[in-house]
Amino acid sequence: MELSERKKKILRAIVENYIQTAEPVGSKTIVETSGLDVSSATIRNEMAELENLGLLEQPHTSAGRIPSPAGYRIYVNELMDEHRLTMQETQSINEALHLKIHQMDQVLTEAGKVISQLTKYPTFALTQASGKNTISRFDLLAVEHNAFIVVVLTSNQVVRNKLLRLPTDLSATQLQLLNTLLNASFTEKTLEELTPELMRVAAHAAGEAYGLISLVVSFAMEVLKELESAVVHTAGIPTLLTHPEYQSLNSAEPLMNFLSEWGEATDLPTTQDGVEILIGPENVAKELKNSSIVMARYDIGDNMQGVIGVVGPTRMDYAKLAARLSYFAEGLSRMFGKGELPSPKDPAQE
Amino acid sequence: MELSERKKKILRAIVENYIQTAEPVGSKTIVETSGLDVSSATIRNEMAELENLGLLEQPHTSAGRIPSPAGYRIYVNELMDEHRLTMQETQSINEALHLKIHQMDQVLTEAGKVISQLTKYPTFALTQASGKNTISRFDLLAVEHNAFIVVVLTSNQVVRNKLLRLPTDLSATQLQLLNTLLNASFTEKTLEELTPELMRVAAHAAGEAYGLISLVVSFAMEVLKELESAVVHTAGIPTLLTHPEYQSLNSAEPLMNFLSEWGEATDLPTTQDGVEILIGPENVAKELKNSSIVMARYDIGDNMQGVIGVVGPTRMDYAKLAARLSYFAEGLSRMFGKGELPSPKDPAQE
DNA sequence: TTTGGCACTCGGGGGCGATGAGTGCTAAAG
DNA sequence: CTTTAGCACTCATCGCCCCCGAGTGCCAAA
Repeated sequence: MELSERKKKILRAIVENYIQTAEPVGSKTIVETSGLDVSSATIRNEMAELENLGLLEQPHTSAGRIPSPAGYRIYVNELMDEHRLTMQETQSINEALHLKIHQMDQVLTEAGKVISQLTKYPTFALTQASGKNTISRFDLLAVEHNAFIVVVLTSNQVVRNKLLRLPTDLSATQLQLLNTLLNASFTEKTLEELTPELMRVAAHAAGEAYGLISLVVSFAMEVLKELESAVVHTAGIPTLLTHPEYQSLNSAEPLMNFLSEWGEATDLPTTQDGVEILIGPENVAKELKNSSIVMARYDIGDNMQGVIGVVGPTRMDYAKLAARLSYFAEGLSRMFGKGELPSPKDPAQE
Repeated sequence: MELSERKKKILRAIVENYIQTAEPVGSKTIVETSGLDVSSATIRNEMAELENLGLLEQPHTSAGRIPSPAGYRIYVNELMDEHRLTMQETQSINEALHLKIHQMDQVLTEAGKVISQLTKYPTFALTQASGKNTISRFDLLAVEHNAFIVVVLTSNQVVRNKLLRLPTDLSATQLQLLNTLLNASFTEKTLEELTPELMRVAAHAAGEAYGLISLVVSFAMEVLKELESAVVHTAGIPTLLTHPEYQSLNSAEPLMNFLSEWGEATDLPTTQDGVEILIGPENVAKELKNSSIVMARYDIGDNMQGVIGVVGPTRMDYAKLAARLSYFAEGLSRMFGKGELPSPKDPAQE
């Protein structure tokens, strides 16, 4: 079913008006803003039809219309113009990208804050590595006679360390042996490949080394697990309160709680190439059923991706947000991508 | 000026009633709850006097009284009973402390969440090292011919690393040389001692090594700076909305914004031995003038301290909160303290 | 000094009518 | 068949008024 040109113009006018004012749009307003040269009565007839099609809603009988989620969806898919970033927007995003920090997680945290300030919406960001990562190298550094530092380098160039303390003393040769053993047997193994392997080798090189190996390897597994886990970083949650749809505490509180406790990403990192928009009921989490998400994906290095996005009322300036987020995401990809290793110390720390 | 015994009882009854109900307390209620065997008229006279002393306030003429900040202060200082933790409370705190994570920052984040859930107030936590820390050891691990990992160990047993990539190649001997040089000249130096030193030594061992040294040393300085900086971690900000005093958005929004953007600690880490309570206007930040803070201090290792606390309305159950927080703080101190090194990998990461 | 009594204050809530934006429908015009 | 002007109707919002009741301050008596 294809909408007539005029219906499209009307729907678009309603959406864009409503995005700005947050108030139901009446037929008269549309005559003024849509550019159509017809009377308000005609508009009213069209609006009634659009409502029958499920694209508009009426909060109550004597009010104007607001777009339904389906209406927004059509707007986003077919009617929306591309938004051009202003010089100022590009500039502040560029500044955020060129902060003197090079650790992924810090960039993400900062990025979230900046986007939140820019858009006045809460942001979320997460980085996730595919399960193909391995430890490419172990190093053991003796600290005292009964403590040493493990440093592991992963296949996607992340370095992690841990200080291990032992109940017993350890000679330099023992440490050396352990080091060789680790590098020989536990490198280039994905997380799944590690567990059974562990048992076998540990049996071979038994004795004192047993406990140590399992200690180090379990640390390595932690690191790999952490790389794969998609921890959500949020920022700017209180900005929600500045928008009229969250003025009532009943609507704001559950969503804010959800956001602030949003530990693991429940949603898949967007399948599309660039930006993904989820409108109201399209969201899986029930706390988001009345809200929308705009998110953009970025790719870093070999097998790490991430998403950065904003959460807000269904009435959002999708065009503008999509433009900003994808610009930002592209910046992140350029900055950390290329498979090269610029200086990503600690992707997805914390 | 010392209050009469009866005035104390009345003040206490008012505070404790108001803490529970969040509504102004009338003379009749006090007769019922205070245990005093006098009429409401007598209470009214006493209340009028307490109001003159600035310990009570009247929201409007025909309402009961509520405690003023000064009234709370007297309550906290003189009238408050020690709160005993219930078995359940101790248990959930203990559980939080014995989580299988041993990195300070993760413990802090988790701790914040747990306390926030327990108390229904937003929490904040921060760790800060005194400026006396130094790098006690450098290690350089070659990765490829033009990249290596720096691992530094600080005097308070924190390990940090960074992957450095170079435009030029580097031989193993050069790296070895660099390593020796670093350990000889840049260990056991506090942050302030580092800058001038840098220049001199860099001049000595000039040539190729110059750029490298400054690269590594500036990383070391970052690490030391980070140890000293008191980054505030917050959790449970939306819990504010569950309390009647923050039902109006005008009151909630500024405070929530303040909390979520609370980057650096503005307040000093509490001078007292255990718990510190800041009531309303006693706070320096203007966003906190209408709210209170209860915080407890913990000590870790040699020269690191931290604070964990909650923010809420002036009407808070100070006794209960103080008990919970100090129990928690003691737990943290026991767990990470003793100058020993249990396994604190990354204090105050992120 | 305490107490009962009493007039007074004032915020909150419910009821009520005016207002006005916006609609749906109808009948006439294009 | 489509568009338009006109009109009756709906209904949320706002201001207004009034009542209610909790709580006070004060006074006079115990």
